[in-house]
Amino acid sequence: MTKEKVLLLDGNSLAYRAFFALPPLTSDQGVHTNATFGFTMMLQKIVEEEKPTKMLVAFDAGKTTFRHDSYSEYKGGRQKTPPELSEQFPYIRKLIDAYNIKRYELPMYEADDIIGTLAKQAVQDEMDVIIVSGDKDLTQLADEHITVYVTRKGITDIEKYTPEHIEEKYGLTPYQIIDMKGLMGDSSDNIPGVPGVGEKTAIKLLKEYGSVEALYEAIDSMKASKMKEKLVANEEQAHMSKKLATIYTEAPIDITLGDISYSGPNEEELLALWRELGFKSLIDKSDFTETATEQQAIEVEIVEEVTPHMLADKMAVHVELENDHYHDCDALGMALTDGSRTIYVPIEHAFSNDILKSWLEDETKEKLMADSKATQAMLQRQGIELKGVTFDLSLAGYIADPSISGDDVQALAKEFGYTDVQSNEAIYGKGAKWTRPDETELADHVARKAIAVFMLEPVLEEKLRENEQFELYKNLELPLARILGKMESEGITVRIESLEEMGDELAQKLELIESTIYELAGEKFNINSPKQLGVILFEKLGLPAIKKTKTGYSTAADVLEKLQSKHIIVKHILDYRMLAKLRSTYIEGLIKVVHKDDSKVHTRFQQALTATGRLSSTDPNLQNIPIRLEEGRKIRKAFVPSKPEWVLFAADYSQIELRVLAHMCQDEVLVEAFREGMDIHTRTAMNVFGITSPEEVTSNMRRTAKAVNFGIVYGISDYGLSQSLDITRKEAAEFIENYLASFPGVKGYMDNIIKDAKKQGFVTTILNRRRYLPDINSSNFNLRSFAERTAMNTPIQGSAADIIKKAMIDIDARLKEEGLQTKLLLQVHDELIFEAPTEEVEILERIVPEVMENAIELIVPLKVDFSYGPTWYDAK
DNA sequence: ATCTTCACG
DNA sequence: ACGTACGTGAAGATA
Repeated sequence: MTKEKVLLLDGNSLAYRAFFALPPLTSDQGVHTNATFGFTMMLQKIVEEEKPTKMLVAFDAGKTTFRHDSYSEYKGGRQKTPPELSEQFPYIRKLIDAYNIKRYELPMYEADDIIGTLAKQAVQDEMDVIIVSGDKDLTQLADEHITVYVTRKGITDIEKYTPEHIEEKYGLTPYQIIDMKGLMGDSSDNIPGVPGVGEKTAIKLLKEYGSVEALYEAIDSMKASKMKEKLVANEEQAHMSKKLATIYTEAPIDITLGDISYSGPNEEELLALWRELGFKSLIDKSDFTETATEQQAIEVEIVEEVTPHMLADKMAVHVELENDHYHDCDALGMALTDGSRTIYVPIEHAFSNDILKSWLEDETKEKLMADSKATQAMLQRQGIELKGVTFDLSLAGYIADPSISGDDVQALAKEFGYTDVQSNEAIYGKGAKWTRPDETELADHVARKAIAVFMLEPVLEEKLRENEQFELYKNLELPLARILGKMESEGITVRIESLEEMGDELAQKLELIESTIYELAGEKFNINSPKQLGVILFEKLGLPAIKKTKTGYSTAADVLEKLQSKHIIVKHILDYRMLAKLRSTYIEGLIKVVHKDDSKVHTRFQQALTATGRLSSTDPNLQNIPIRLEEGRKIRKAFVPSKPEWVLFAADYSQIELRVLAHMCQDEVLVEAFREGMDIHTRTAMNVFGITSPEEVTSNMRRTAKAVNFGIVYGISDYGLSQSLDITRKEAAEFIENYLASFPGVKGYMDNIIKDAKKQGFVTTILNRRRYLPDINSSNFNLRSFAERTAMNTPIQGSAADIIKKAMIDIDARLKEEGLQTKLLLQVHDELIFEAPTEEVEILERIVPEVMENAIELIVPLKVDFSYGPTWYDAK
């Protein structure tokens, strides 16, 4: 049993805070919603972060309280609650109910008293308590087990009052907060205090005397002063003020801690309320378990024998898979629809049917699919060569908007207005709870997906044509899917023995380093734990902590590198990290995913994932195999051709991103540099450092210039450059200034692209790929700056992706045309890796660079380098 | 599940 | 004053 965590919220003060912190918002029905929205945001955040087991929201019951008996002016002179806020309280109550959070109010008592009473009870029962409020009154309750969270500017930004924090801030104990109020009063509650005594004086007095009572006991010995006179004259008022400010912790509440257990919201009720109030952003972000929604009935025939008349010239086909690992999972069933008739074929009949097989292999029969690459790969394993795919929903959706996540047909369909399909989660359940439904339910689900695909084809086609992206989708991404599918299915051979050998060597080295580290540290600990490592380095060994993370000290490589001179243990830790990474990710990780039957790894290239248009690679990721350091680079020796006497042939674009930049900005200096085949970093150094001849550029200047070029591609910022070069921000800013002054075309381009993005809300690449930037006009500096850098980077990175994708299509056609056995296996952003019979190398040396360099014509030349060898390591 | 770290372009 | 370089995926620790 984990420890109980009790969250007590001050409903009124939080509602007030939210109301005044947010601009006026209204729902479609015209109800004000800002306080409700702020309250929701706060609840979401606090529940997420604290994961409480008990929760209660306390409200003030009414105007009069027991405090009015002793002081009728208590809380007098307050502004009336604005009606725009009053009308929101019923919604806030509904909201709390939808969260299944207990709320409570008690006549004659304030929310503070309810909270105080419950907090004390909880502490007695050894629970941890967090109190959340919009004002500081409750901080007096802070102790070892009670933390008081007070919202500051805004509603989700929180200041945490522990006794230590209060000590630090005021030099007082939590209980002395009451004495402080007794002396200084509180204008918002109309507590008088001692006139003329403010926060400063009150703190000074309490530091000297300890409490109001002690102060008055010793008042005779205080030397005569104006202040003393005031204190004496208002003694009774001071005592009364203190009493008013004291939270009563024995209120006669009739709820107990047992009544306030919290185990999560009523998701349906909450969603309904959010819809009513128009909290769209929250609905979109919510990851509530999807429950089956009412759907229009569909007609599906379950058929065991597919006959020719069931198959039309154009059909949506959906092969339902167990999960997304389509290279080694099972298929569950197949549905086909022509828009009027829908059939479902149980999987045991789907792959063995010759009529269906030849239809799938018939180029002239149009197939519309949700994910054609996955389907192609699955059918490939069944000996079926899929042809004639004319629509791919995931790709069409991705081109329309790359931020749309595309692994669930339901989510994708919903995005384009089609809702008659269930989410996988609703049908199968999530994670460990995954179950296979009965055949009828499965048939219905799979059929709905096929129907969705069929219905959405014209919608997406129109959308893409409207945005002038149909060409990109149809003639680039769709054919590429087929090529990627072939690459994945082909796979690349990995010599497990080589990996194991390297693993043994690594194990020995690691053991040695490990014991050295323990010796230097004086104890054993888990070197892989940043937390434990932080304690050793920054506490035990006393090294200076340069950077912090959310959770503690940063021990990242750039930090450790700066500490290398301070203690020899640091070097060993860096070595350990590097080798441990190699072993876990690249030796053990890779061995795990090698297929036993063919000794190959079959990665999956995600074609509808990145924001920029690049591919990504998973299970395993073959786009981040080590190369920069020799120790890691050796991993590449395990990647070999699938046949003896073959080689791996690698071709990569040189400086493709900077060439793309030159093309797009048409900066004269940059364009000329590439046309004349200059070393671009040297050229940049000349300009940045004001040097006229390349010979005068030192290697250090070139290194700096290279970093500046990276910065330009990433969306320049002085801070980023200063980090990468370990120089001051001012120096970095100077480099940037020099750069932009000498490449005015680049500056103009960058300014323009941001201006366009702000106007249109998106940026585009050479082939008209789009990325929307919703934050480009945000009032939040960070969000906006990020969007601006993205606006600069995406057209460059994305256009480079366009180019290599086009090259892949061209090379695939060319290899076929030339009748070569060479196979394209991998793409690593700016390089292509093939396996080839030795006798074809000569041809490849000629055609691969030619095709790649001419994939898309730019105003500067594209340049391709290549090499080959018996392993990937040797293809350098 | 989330954070931190580190591998690549 | 704000606090980041752009784009990814995987592993291990920790909650």
